[in-house]
Amino acid sequence: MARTVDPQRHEARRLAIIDAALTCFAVTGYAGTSTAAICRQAGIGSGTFFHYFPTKQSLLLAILAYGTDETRRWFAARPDDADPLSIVEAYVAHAAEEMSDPRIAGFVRAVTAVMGVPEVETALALDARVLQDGLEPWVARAQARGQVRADLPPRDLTAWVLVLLDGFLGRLAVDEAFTAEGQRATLVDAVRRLLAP
Amino acid sequence: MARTVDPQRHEARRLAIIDAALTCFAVTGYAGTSTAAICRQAGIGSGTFFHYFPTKQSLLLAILAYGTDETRRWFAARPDDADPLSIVEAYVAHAAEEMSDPRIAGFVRAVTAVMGVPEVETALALDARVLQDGLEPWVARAQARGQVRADLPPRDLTAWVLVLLDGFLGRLAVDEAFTAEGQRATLVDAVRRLLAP
DNA sequence: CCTTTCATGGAGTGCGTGCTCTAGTATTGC
DNA sequence: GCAATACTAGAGCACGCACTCCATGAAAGG
Repeated sequence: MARTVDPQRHEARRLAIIDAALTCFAVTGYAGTSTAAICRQAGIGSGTFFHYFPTKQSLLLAILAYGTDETRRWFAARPDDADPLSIVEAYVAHAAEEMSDPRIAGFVRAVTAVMGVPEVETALALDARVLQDGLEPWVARAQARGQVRADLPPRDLTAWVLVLLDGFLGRLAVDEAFTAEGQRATLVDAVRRLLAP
Repeated sequence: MARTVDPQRHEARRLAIIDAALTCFAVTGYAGTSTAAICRQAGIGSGTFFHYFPTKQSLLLAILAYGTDETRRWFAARPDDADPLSIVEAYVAHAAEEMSDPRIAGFVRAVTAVMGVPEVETALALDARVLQDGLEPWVARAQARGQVRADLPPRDLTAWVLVLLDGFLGRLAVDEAFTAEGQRATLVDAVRRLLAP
């Protein structure tokens, strides 16, 4: 008998489709992108598409899960004894760098507006949770060391750092003169001002 | 012959449809909302809908134009000799208050993700422009008086105030514990920290 | 009264969509 | 080489959508 085809090849194809979808979603949004458009972008037939992903929605969820995992990995890689405030600032800089890729920025913007679909909403909530849970301990430690203000709980301070990141992303989309490269330094400065004791 | 119908009644109907659409768009997004759903919400038939708006897109543009006008009016109503920094902070507080209405928040989120449609993008760009042009003079005056930092041009400082507002809106959507009422004061404080000399 | 115009609902239409089916081709194990 | 399975393409399908058409009602001149 024959058998389980090369899993590497399988995974590579999956990633190629994900990559094509990312490009399409970033430009025309989730609902505005047809599976046919993704197939065209990826250079495959629709049969192939649905061989790798049972539905269009499952593809979106796969991308979201990928991003969530990446966030998890980023925080898992931080050494426990690092300087807390540096980690917070490093994450902000890291996120800003990712947003330099307009595909990422466009995708995030497109996806956070897929509303009323429970599976997507829980995936987004999970992503937000992982981010909050990854960042908050460092904020708390920084607070314990007196590096950041103490008039708000770590939970709120963390949320406000994410406010800056969310807003940064939004401005990139709507303001031509506002570029990730040009404003990255100001972003880190803004975080410092926000957290300063 | 008969005649030009009562324009008041006409306008009222239009506003009722706009109101229904706002509700629907806020919950399920633009693409996720069918004209049938808007008709159901407004309690009208589809014939009536297309009697008032030629297309679904034109309805969206009408809502956007309405919001842009409101922003224009808000700034037009500020007296020229007012304290500049107070005006900036007042606008921030005003915007935060509007976002207390979850329909507004949801609508804005839904609409900024309608991508790849030129008419919508230009309408959004106009809205952003009106906001920037309304706010920037006050920031500039505040800077001239030494009320705000001078290491960045007024244009950038204004953009960063809008970053905070955009981010505030985004957090409201994704973070259950982050409420407009609870965080409004922190928002104004964040603006002060951002602009402080 | 009658006539003209706007207002309204809802059945109907054509099209684009996500997805399925099937038939053919590569790739694997023996 | 052969059989069995995975992979691939694309024609086709059912459905939901934005939008149209038409019949009817209501209000305002004359």
